[in-house]
Amino acid sequence: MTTVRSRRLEYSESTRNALVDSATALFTKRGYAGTSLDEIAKRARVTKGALYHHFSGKQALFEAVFDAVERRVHSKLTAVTEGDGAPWERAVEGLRTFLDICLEPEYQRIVIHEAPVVMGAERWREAESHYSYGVVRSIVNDLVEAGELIPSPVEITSRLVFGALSAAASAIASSSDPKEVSAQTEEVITQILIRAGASAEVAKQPRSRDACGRRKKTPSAIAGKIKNKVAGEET
Amino acid sequence: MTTVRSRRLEYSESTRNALVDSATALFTKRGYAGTSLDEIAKRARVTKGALYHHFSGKQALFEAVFDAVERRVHSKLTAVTEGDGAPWERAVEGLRTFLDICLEPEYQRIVIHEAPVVMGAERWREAESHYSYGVVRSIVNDLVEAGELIPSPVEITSRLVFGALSAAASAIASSSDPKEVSAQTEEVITQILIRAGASAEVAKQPRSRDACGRRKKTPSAIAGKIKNKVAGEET
DNA sequence: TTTGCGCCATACTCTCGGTATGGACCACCG
DNA sequence: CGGTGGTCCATACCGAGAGTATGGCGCAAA
Repeated sequence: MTTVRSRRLEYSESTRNALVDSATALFTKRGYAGTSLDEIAKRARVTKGALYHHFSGKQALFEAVFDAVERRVHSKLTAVTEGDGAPWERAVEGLRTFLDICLEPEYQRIVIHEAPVVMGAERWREAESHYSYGVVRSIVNDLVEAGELIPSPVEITSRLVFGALSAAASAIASSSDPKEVSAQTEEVITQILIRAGASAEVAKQPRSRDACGRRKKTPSAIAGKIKNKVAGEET
Repeated sequence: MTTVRSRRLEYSESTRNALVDSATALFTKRGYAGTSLDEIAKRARVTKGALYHHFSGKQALFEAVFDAVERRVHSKLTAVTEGDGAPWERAVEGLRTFLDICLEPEYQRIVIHEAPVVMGAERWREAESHYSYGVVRSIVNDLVEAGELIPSPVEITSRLVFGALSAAASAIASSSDPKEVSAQTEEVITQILIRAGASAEVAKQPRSRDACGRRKKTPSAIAGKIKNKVAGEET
């Protein structure tokens, strides 16, 4: 069924991509409500007719943009977090990567800020669970299972972490010295995680409801390593 | 202040309030983009003319709504957090209150979700620093000053906490069992804070030893050996 | 009374998302 | 090879809704 891709199809896909790229740029710069479809089409050097041929409406175009951004980010993230290293190391690496990603205006504005409003909070959460939030969740899950984090409801903990990261991202992006604030944020979060994990190895009685926590090895050595790394980054 | 309030002025203020109330309800139910000015005016039993007399536009009306909601919430919060109790108690009380507030659809949708998009993330952060975020920040500050939290950049820590709370709020509101999720969230956050505070105790003399404390006055000094890991930390 | 101004309604303009229509181009079939 | 259908896209139009222009009504000061 794979005949040589028809030239016509190639053209079509090309204009579709042009539209997505154009929309991505404009949505990032002026927001969803602030950009008109004519603008988007013009920047892609087509007309609204082409736009409405490829997408059912403005909303659908936005979701295509959202998906494009998310897929790119997701592959960047998983490239780091899906290695075979220790959970704790992958977590810290993932944290650093995510904070980097949050410095990108596209992700910041489209995924974090506009998407929940444009797509609705419900759809947004649903979509996010397959992308960035999903990664955070699986990392938290790994940490808990490895006994490096206190056993707590994974879903809730993940939401908290993700929310904290998103807010931090926002603050970082609008800061006068993003690099510095980003580094400090990384440190604070790491410290908190170290402490949240530290007591997982100390004698602790399982919590009331879901006490399935089995602890295997301690994060102490890793924690020390992290500490040194952080201390070395002081400016 | 010498003359009695003219009846005319009273009427004027009344219609203004009617407009704000109407807008609050509709923005909450259908969102900013989803509600028309005619609708708002109609619900307030006036016309767009009145609306544009009192507000310069849709945006300005939204900000009036935002302010109204924030002021109400703020007074609720400060009533709890500005007592003269111990910082830790006030923090926990404030946490509980805030999570309650986040269950209110008005706050959820208008302040947390729509405002950053409608007002712009920049203006939103600026406004928030006088309201809920300001309260969080001052609480964190108090905790650090009282030595009940590890000394860390207050601004960053506050951002993280506030972001976590906001995200939790969102999850809670859309959960099938808000009360339950809210309670679990409260517990997880408290646990994290306890552990984040634990190592702060090593620098001073702990007041009450309480290793598995759930809702106690002070965070327990849990870690014996954590101290070693974090000893080399900067201010 | 007159003048002026705060308060608000009515009637409009204009931008913009969405639709309807048609035309250029290619593939396929008889 | 002409017809036929289908993809891809442009042009022209429609309606909703944000914002504007204008004027009328009532109260208060001059």
